[in-house]
Amino acid sequence: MAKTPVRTRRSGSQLSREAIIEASLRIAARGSGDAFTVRRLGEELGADPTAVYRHFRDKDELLLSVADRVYGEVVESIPDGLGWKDRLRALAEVSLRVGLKYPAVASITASRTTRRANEFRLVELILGAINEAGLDGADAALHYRAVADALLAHVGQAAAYALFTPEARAGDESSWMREYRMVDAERFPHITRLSAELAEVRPAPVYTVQVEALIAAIEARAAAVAGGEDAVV
Amino acid sequence: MAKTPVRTRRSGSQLSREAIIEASLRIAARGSGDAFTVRRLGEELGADPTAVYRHFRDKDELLLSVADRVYGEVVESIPDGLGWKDRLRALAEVSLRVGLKYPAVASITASRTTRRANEFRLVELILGAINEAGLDGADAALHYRAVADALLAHVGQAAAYALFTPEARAGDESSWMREYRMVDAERFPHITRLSAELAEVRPAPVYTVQVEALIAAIEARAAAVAGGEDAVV
DNA sequence: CCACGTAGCGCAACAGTGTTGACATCTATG
DNA sequence: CATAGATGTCAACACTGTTGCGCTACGTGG
Repeated sequence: MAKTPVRTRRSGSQLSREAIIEASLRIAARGSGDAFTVRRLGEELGADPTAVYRHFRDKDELLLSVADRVYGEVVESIPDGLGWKDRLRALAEVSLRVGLKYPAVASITASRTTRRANEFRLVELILGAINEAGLDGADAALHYRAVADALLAHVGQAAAYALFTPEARAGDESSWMREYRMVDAERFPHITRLSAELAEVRPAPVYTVQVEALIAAIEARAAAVAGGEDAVV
Repeated sequence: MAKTPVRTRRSGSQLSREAIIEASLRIAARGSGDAFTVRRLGEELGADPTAVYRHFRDKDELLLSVADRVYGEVVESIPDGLGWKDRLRALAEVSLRVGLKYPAVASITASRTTRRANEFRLVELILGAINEAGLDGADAALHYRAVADALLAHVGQAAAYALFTPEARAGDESSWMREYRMVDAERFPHITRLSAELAEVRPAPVYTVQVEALIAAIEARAAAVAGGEDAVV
């Protein structure tokens, strides 16, 4: 009542799925500052929050659509002309970078399947790399899932971590400095000996270790298959 | 209003952190049926929901305490007398099993650090295995994180998946059967060729591939270090 | 043995979330 | 031009975590 509408109503640019998705991405890109909520989305659009429900059945469908848009940003950032190893490495690097660009989306989508266009492009890309490595059939499907799940999980975890309040994040980080240095040296000799190194581990190398481990596993399996073995792990 | 209290008030057994944690585990073990909410917790305890706040600062602290209890269940299920590889394999298997026993806890805790007693025991266990494999210093810390993050992420993802409503889960599962079989064969040849195999991949072998890949990575790094290389990835 | 201070608990309420149904209004179509 | 359908607004509902206020029963000091 007597609330001046932010946008002169029906002034040309109506709402659309595209506009809503882009507004969602703008909010998600702002990070943990303001959460990705329907009311916040309405504010960003200069419209009533519930107007979104005229274009998406519920927030879940909106989220999957936004996620697929993000997948598009990922797949289009992968350069052409790379060997299968470097293509997987590029995919891993780009996924993490884009995922951290929209943490609110990446953290929720990590354990979902969008079943939309750009997801297909990503699956095709990974399958192509694995096929080029020398795997096919059940082996290819199995190792595709290993790679995809690992990437999604790591990106989702990193995104969720980025969404924490600064206090909670500081608590987690400083724990390696504080609590882990004070443990009983008798019961926890390894922690005691390595407390300094544990505190200094950065996320990027950890990610690299995981990705390289999977690449090596694919290579090893391909060599085994070429050598005559055919028992799937 | 005329709501008969389930428990005669002050009848000997008052609330306690222990009792609240155990009630939380009972609820979490029931799966996606009823969510792990404060009000549901009060109901399970036969007490007012807000009574919980006399024993835990907020739900987050309760959750970390519950998670550490779950960690205890994990670490005590690892048999003694195993070599480092089998110890890591046992840890992976037990983590997933216990995580799926309490999906509501596992899904939220996946990207947290409890900084409590049982977490230390788990860290010490992993560090011990890695040390036995022949890694130390920054290498050990790095590979510890790779293993721990991968396990936590996968268990958390599997738990979150188990928490979905049956409809959403059915949609995800059938997508490999439905949508993925209908994609354009021209644009997505690999998906088309492997759609049957993709639909048949089960989670357990995928997890195995990831775990074995990390074990192999640790072994390879240990061999490289023993051979004279000392550059950390 | 009694008073009292406090810890434990119940109750009502608040702010925030996603979502729905009724109403209004604008657009496009016949 | 009239009407039907799509689109936006508003109020409200059910649910979440959380807090302030009171009451009550316990255990402890005098």
